Amino acid sequence: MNIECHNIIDNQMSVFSVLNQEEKELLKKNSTCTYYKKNDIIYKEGDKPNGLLCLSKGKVKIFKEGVGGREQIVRMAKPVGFIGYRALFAEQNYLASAEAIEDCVICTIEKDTLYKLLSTNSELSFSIIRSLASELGFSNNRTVTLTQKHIRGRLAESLLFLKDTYGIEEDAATIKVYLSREDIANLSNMTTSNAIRTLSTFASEKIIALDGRKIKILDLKGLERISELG
Amino acid sequence: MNIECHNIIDNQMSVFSVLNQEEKELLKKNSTCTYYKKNDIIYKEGDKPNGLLCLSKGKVKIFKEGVGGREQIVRMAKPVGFIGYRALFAEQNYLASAEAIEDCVICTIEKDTLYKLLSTNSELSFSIIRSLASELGFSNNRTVTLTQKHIRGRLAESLLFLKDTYGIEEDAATIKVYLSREDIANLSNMTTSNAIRTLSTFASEKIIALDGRKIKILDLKGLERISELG
DNA sequence: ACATTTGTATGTTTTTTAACATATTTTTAT
DNA sequence: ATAAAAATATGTTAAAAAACATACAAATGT
Repeated sequence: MNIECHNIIDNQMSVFSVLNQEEKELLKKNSTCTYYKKNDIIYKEGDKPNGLLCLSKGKVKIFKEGVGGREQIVRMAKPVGFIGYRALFAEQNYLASAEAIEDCVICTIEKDTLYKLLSTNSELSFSIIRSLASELGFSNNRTVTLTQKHIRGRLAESLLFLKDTYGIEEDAATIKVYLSREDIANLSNMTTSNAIRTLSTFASEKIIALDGRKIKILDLKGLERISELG
Repeated sequence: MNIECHNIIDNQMSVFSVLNQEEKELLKKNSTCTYYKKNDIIYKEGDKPNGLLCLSKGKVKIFKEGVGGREQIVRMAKPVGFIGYRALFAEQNYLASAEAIEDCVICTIEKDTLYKLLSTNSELSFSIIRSLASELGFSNNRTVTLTQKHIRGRLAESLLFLKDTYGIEEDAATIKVYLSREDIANLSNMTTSNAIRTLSTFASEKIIALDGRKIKILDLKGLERISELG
């Protein structure tokens, strides 16, 4: 069944908290649940969106293919968050692809139902407007930092971003996400070699500690300083 | 008087075309007109937005200060288009600054009035959602091209962007905007020196022709090829 | 009209980063 | 269990772009 969907819709933290019981029921009736394995493609650049995807469990990377197929990660999604909403609302095909970096549960909210709710519930529209505007600010910010900061600054910023997005484990240091060096590179606009090299340098400077894909932040202040200086 | 504001609100092309006569009247009563000279700052990073700004006449650059004060132009506005709406809708202070690159007329729509209309008119909300989603797509695209394309590709893309945004003059070649080399550099993520140098190279290759700040596109296909190759 | 500032142009040097090469380790598939 | 593939690591070289230097032209203010 689609209990996962129900959980999301009833979640106090979700944008759906502004809906009344009747509206929530309508939403639940028109939602379906899909399961994805790690490394599964959820949608591809060029696909047509057919609903609002809500990530209930797992982690997802959103990326674009650039010059010569080089990948740039533009966003990382976590539960409970939406994916694929930009293309849906812009009434365009997807301009980016989404891939599960962990096993995922995704709840698809049927497009027409969503639009019906949007037309009657202005609070919901406000929430969407606010989210889009926030993400646009984030995107503009990234444009500047990815183009202007040097490698160390970009990597430091990415590590801080991952920490802020996914949080840290009980040891109060290990970032709660396990990415390949290649993914870290694609997030930070650098080659895999340079991601590996710069991570090693950070480790040798005792700013972070590496254990396979686990990254422990040892010197948060130091990392913030490197990120700010660029 | 604020006739300029009235013109915008009545404009068939504006998002306000979905409003009825009564709503338009309300809007007109709560709008004010401001005049800016070339190089005037319209708002600065950190300022608090107090309404929706609509550019009625003139051209505006929206830019962010990056590492070491280095400027990155994130958007160019033309009439009839909004500026400063991202921060307004995100309920944040401005994350970018806006500067008139020509004499401008700007119509300010009072915040509370706008929100009142948004709460009663879902069509207007849809329009805003659609615009924000489109611009987010544009911003993500720029992130990738500005980071991945080489200097020639970035400059070519910027010239095409300026052509698409502001159009061309009667000669069917001259881009209808006059920017300093520094602005072109700040749009294309390169130093002023490199913008000047690369423009010269394009001119020597007969892809463009330069006459002061006038830029004529001689070989559109060639420029597109350079932009695509990166 | 002249000095001052600002913008444009171009050559040279240095820094940064990508590209390449190769080795080792880890993971995956059979 | 073992071969193959993928990921990680690190050194070297090449290319790209920034930084710097300098000259000249155009715009601006007095």
